[in-house]
Amino acid sequence: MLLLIVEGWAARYSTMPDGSRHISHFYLPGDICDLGWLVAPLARQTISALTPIKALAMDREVLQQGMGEDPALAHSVAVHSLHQLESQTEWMVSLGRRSAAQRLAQLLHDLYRRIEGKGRAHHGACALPLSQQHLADFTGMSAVHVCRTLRQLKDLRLIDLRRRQLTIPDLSELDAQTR
Amino acid sequence: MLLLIVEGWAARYSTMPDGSRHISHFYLPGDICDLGWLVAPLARQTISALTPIKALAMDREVLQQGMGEDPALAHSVAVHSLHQLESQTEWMVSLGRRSAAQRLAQLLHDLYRRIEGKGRAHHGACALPLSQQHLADFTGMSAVHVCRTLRQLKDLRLIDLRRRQLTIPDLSELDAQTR
DNA sequence: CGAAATATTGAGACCAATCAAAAACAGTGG
DNA sequence: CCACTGTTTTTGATTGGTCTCAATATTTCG
Repeated sequence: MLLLIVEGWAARYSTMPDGSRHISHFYLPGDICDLGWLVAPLARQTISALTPIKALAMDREVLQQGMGEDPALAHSVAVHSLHQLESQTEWMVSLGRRSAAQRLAQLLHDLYRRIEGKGRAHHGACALPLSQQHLADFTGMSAVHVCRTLRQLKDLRLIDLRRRQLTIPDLSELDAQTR
Repeated sequence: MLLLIVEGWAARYSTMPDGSRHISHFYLPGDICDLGWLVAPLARQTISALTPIKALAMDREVLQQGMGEDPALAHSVAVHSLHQLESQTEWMVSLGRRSAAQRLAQLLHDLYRRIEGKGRAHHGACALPLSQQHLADFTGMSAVHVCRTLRQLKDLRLIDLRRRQLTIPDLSELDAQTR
């Protein structure tokens, strides 16, 4: 079953043998979770809601069949996947070669841009329903180090993050931190 | 221009401001490099040959147009991209949460399986035209640490790697190391 | 054979993990 | 409104994995 998220957040993650987690994708309202299941019906990863969720369900096999018949659908799935590949590639680079502070700045920047694109940000501020543990599980850090690194970014006035509210005074300045 | 590699290896990588690199994909004979250019014509990453290369060139715009007209083509691009997404996701997890030894074991295992799939491996052995620096640039390690970690794997008789020749006595045992 | 690239080894430094405890916060029922 | 509970955040101290630097050995190749 594929879901089109209408309201709320979800995450796709792997659980390691020692119990720790790695989140590989956050799903926001408007996102479809998860097209990967079209080709890998035996999911190796878990998707679970981070907040209460409203979503529209689609039958996997219907979409699978449609992709074989409707050129426009197959085309849009292809374009969508290629874009996501580009974005994931960028994250492979970050996880491999960038510092903790850069990864955290990049994640907050990315998320803000996605939220903004959905019209849910105003005046540099938006709701961010993630705990520091969630940020850690995506960026490959410990929750403790996320806390410390977040403090650096706050002290530099690059971000403000309190009570699940993210404010970014200057988006381009935060972006500059990620390089 | 897209290339279908006939002979030789290539890599797609990013260069960081400090001059270090991160390789996000290795291209083997039979691979197409790079479909990502269909949607992101302004490449942010570089692709370069690791060995002398023989390849077939395709015009990007021809394929782009074909994808809009030929359902089968769009479909196969979609399926191919979705599979690659799954594989990249697995690498995000590794770069974020697995140890250097696990990542190295995983890379060698992955590469061996791909080479084997192309009929270029025999009796657990295959040619691997990569330097330790290349392995380091993919796994997010330093070349020095690749050397030390490779030694561990060799001492455990999980692999043998000399003169660009990789031998894996027991594939499943190596795979077990990656978890 | 000589030169360049690659691999190996050792010592020391550093970033980030872990452990542990306290403080702040959010949600619950009285 | 408050006490109670569980979760999340913050802080400090310590440990550990991996990096960097530097020197030497080995391999590759013209």
